[in-house]
Amino acid sequence: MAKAGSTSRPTRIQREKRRAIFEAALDVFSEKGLRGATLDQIADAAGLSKQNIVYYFSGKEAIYSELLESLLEEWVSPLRDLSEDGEPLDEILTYVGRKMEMSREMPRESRLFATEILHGAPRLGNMLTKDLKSLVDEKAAVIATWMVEGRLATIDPHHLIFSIWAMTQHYADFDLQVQAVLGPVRSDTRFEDAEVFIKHMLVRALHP
Amino acid sequence: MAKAGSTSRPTRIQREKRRAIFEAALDVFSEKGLRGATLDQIADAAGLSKQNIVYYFSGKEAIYSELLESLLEEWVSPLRDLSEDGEPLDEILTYVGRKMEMSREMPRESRLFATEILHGAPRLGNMLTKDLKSLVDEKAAVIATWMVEGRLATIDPHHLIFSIWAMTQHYADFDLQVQAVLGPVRSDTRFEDAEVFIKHMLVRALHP
DNA sequence: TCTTTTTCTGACCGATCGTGCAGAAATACC
DNA sequence: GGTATTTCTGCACGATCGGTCAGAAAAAGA
Repeated sequence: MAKAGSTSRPTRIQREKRRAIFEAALDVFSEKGLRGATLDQIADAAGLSKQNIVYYFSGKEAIYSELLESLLEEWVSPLRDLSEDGEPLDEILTYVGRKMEMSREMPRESRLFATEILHGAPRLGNMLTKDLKSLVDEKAAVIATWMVEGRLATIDPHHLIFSIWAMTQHYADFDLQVQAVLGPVRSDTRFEDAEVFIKHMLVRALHP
Repeated sequence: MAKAGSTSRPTRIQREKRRAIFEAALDVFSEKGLRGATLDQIADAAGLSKQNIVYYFSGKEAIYSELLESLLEEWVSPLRDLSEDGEPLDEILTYVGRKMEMSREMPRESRLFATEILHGAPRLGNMLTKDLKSLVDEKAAVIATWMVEGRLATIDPHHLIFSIWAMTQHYADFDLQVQAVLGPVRSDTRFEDAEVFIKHMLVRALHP
């Protein structure tokens, strides 16, 4: 009779099934959005019945919220790892590399966050104005320090970070458009080409 | 008895009501997406009844499709206006300026296209692989010519265009995140700051 | 093995939504 | 004013979807 989501230690089955539901939900939500996705679609993708889904989560919105929550930490980890101790240009290019890697390897996650923010991010809310703002402010300060030390050209660090987000995530979120425009031939190497391009541009922009 | 959408010349009322529906639909669709939006919401926003909406359009999807269609031409016009006869850097910076203006003045349209492409663009389809690809290829060729003439630094023109799309549209599509990170003070000037930043970066990247 | 707990399913409900349609109301036309 | 056409509404149907619940089935514990 005990609820599946209680505070006690989860059983093996609970861990496996919840993981399967998250995986299926990531598939469906990233493709159709929260409102476009149905519990049946998630259930099908997870190989479970709709009622069984509800047994493990209290509802569709709960799956969506918990999924977002569970992905957040990894999603911002590349920026978190940008270290003030490294060589400035190396650090920034490494950051770009990791963001491009995520666009290539985790496009579903990228689209999930993109859709959420695009539609008002009611479920992130304070995450943006508190945690994310703090992190960006902190790293922007590091970059600003490098600039006053003459180790980088002086540009706006916040907008630098925004432009890196924009350019790298573009290749995940709008991959369909990128492929359509590049055509079948060139789209094979689109991620490598994009990474080279972005890094090249940043090198020229940031060289003191 | 004649259908509202017949081939004959539309009446004044038809023009006004269809325009009102488009305006309302742009509001609702850009905020909630196709599946998240309801006919009632559109009807409310337009000041009409749901049944009256259906009188002017054959259904929800029809409104959405025709709305996208009606916005497409204006949406790509900044790129179309990039002229091979102008000064290379001026042309590109003007293009960036117009794209930023659109992010500032037409965020709903930007979000509408973003959501559509993000979710597979089933309604754009050939528009991307035919019309848009042709346009981008054409302008990329112009830029490439400038580069071989030594009037611009040599970088990949396609990815240059992608990066301009990404950086400029970012400030419309993810404005919520931008404002959250910048905070109330700095977000007042976010569009001007962004435009200065992007142009500055492109000048350094493109200077031969 | 017997009992207890966890896991799963079938049947179903209420709400929402897109849509069709007959006819009323308003407008345009002569 | 009278007729024809356009515009609009009331009513309601069918489908979809999220969620409930009792109880069956399976697993765990004794």
